[in-house]
Amino acid sequence: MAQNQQMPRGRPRQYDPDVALARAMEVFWDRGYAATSLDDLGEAMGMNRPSVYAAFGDKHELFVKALNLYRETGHDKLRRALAPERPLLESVRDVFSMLLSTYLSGAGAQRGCFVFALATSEAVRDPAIRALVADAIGAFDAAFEARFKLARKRGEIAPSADPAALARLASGLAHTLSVRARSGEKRRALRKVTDAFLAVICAPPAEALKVARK
Amino acid sequence: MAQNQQMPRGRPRQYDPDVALARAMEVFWDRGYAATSLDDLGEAMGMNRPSVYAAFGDKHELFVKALNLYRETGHDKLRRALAPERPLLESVRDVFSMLLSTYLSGAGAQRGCFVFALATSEAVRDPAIRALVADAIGAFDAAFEARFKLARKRGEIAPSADPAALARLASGLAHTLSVRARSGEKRRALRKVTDAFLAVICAPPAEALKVARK
DNA sequence: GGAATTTTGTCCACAATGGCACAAAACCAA
DNA sequence: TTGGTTTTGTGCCATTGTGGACAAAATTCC
Repeated sequence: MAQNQQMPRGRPRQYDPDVALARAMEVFWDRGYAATSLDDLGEAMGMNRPSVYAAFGDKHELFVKALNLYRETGHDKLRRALAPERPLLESVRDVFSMLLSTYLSGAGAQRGCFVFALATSEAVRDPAIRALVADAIGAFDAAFEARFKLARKRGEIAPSADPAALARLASGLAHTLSVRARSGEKRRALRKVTDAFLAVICAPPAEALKVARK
Repeated sequence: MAQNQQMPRGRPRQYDPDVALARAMEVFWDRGYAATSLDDLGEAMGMNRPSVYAAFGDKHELFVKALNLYRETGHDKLRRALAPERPLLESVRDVFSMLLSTYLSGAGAQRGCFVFALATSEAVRDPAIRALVADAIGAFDAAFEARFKLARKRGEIAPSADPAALARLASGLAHTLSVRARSGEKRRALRKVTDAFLAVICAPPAEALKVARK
């Protein structure tokens, strides 16, 4: 059997580090940092505590790693959806359709966004997490702003539109969806919120007037 | 010395229940539910644990009471700011100016909104809290929607404007401000976000076109 | 002044948690 | 087969957290 890499010397691991980290992320996502115990994590990850500790460091380090995993996968999805070759409306619709699925996912109740809803809670007392959260929010803003700049150049939106302002509206939609999802609002209600925002955000130039009315 | 009410029989309290509850709210606001210990609470409230327990019940009950205190004071402020006799633009500006001060307040770092940022974290695993959070969010939506309906009737906004959609944008602004404040964004940046939203939300009918552009 | 009543503060029990030591187990290489 | 290496799993410990018992203290009512 071909090995990607030289099989390491000692006893082989019984867990897949990527899977284990993804599981840890799920648990933190449900319960928050402080309310999650190492036993909870170990159980979900299929590892016992010393293994967790050896593989990912202490609880705080593990949380940071889970947060980074979420950030990276989220950012990848965002970039793919906003790819310049796709039409603006389709792109933006896709982004929020994906976000909605993510925010509503979870075995128990709806979880919202790991970064916007949970990491922000820790951010106040933890500078390292705060920096990561601020960076994630900034990346979201920047990705949208870049796409709206392109859209303006292409005439997908009015020439006088302000890409930075539109990007803030788009990020704001993500934030409000996260808050509302976590409070238990149903998909139908969240769709209405999305529609209200998208009517403003993605108004084609010819219909600029309708925007403020419809 | 005149007593408002017949002095109760036993040993008099050494704390003011209202003050103590407000202090508890502050501590929860900073640290979140799980990360706050009864010792933290007792110290901040100037009471020892048995007194806390006797006065407010267990930790969960105390959190619910703090949450309700926040909800009520917040809702009072909102209603006063949105009073029908005041002009729309002034009202809405006031609301978000007040919210900003609240979200940026706190001895240490910026705390965002107790309901939108913290209680939502607990909401997933706690149906009682979830119901309170959902109610608070709904009250916010409803207050704005009522005011926008009135504004439409009065011609403060376009006759074809959708009060429900505008209310969702307004609530969305509150949510995004909370998320961003907690992540450490500076007042200046938060003002920019507010401006981007308000240009859309409070566009007077004559300037409906500018809205989507400016 | 004395009894009744309520709060206060010290102290305690019990469980859960985070973190780690240490030996057994499972594998590779020689 | 033997030795080296890494993971696993049991078990332990110090700390912290929640919740409460109980006697002392402070006040009103009689």
